[in-house]
Amino acid sequence: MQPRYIQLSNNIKEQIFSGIYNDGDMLPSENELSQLHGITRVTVRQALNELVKNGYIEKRKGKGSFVCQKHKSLGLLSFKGFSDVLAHTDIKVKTKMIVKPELRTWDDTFFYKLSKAEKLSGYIYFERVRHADDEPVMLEKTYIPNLNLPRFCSRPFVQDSFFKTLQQNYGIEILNVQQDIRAREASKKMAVFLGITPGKPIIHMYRKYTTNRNELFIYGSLYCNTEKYFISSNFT
Amino acid sequence: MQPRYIQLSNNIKEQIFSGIYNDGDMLPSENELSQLHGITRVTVRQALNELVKNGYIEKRKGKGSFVCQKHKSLGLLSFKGFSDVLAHTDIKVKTKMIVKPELRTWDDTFFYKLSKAEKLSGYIYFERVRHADDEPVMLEKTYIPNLNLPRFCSRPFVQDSFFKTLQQNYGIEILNVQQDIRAREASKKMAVFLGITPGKPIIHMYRKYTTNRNELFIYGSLYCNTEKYFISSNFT
DNA sequence: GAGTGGTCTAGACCACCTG
DNA sequence: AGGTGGTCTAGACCACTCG
Repeated sequence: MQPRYIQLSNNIKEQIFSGIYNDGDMLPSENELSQLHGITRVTVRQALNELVKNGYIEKRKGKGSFVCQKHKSLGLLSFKGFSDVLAHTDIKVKTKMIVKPELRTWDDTFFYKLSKAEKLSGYIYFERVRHADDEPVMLEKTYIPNLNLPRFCSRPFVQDSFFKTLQQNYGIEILNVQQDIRAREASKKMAVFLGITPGKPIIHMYRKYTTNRNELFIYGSLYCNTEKYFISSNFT
Repeated sequence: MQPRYIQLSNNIKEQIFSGIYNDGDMLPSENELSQLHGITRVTVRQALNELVKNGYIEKRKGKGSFVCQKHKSLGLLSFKGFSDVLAHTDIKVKTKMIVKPELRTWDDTFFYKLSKAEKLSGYIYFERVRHADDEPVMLEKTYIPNLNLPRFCSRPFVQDSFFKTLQQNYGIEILNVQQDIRAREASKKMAVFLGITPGKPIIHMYRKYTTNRNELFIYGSLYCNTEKYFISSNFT
């Protein structure tokens, strides 16, 4: 049995996912929520604070609590043109699946250390290319140990988002990301994918995501073309 | 007048800074703190949660609250500075001040947009090179708008750490970091500083730190040699 | 002035940890 | 068994926002 504030927090989270509350909408006030669910306002506040912490809502004193869909999403990188490092211009980002999710077995060389359970389970692999204003900017390889993720390969992604799929279909949240970054020269293969000259500098990063599910980590390997765009990220 | 939970939180924070509580020490229990300060346990918990959020302490159910100044795996490392990022490895990190803190006036080209107040104030500039196992790996340029930071240029850093200096001497905490990253070829000057061949890939990143002081941002420009070391960061 | 979130009190019971 | 943090109740007053 989960504590009531977690229940309420999940409850509201689902309502946000399902579209009952949209970006910018105001939630019922804390007093209303406490009456609705028959719990104290203190507990309601605890639930709302969870949502704030995870970036689902935003509170404004004297006004209310508002849904902010843009959650300070961990792991999501955005791109910015050099000319406007400062301004938040709208670059259109598209994602193209290059290799659809499929089950594979680990080979001996992997960039992070794996547990026995992970090694035995094999992994779900997929590969995507991101485009910013129709230019390829990033190749992302994802590795998910195949631990209790039924139908992952056969079902489509939720709103084309890997993280939303994890959240909504499996209740998996990303808690933490370890990131190991280096600059390197583009290999011929990467140069083709990213539309640049071989030997030019690209960014290569390894990532290890910690999840709320015990023993489940997700791994990524990302190659970025930064000739025209910065990779931008926000840490809070 | 600040709320009591902030007062208590600051109070404990100072005790950690001043060495009354050291890394790993247990704080008085919540009941003791509430009696000591004549406030409710709810309020004490609120204060402690602030400290947890900012990575000063760690709570263990059934045991107590413990000081963790050396944030092990706990978040926010990415903007705690280079030495913290690598703190849990065996790599020895040294920092060398290349240009000591000095007052400068902005020129026209700066990578982030500045407010009028920032432009008028000028900035404190300093430049450091980081070494990992005696090899240069990063050149960091720091720009701080000169807004009410008395004696910054004349006083030495606290424990050689810029961020600790901000916290302890000025009560400034970093709330958020925006990071804009690209890979590029090393210029001749950078190649010399970083001990590599000109033209080899290096990482260049711009950073904008948001602080708890209204209108105060801190800016950085970092050049990294990643031939032998990854840049590692953890974020939560 | 009515509604909102922010702070705070004075209790209570629970699960967890240790001696 | 006794102490610790985790959860929760049923109230209260405040500062802020908006009509």
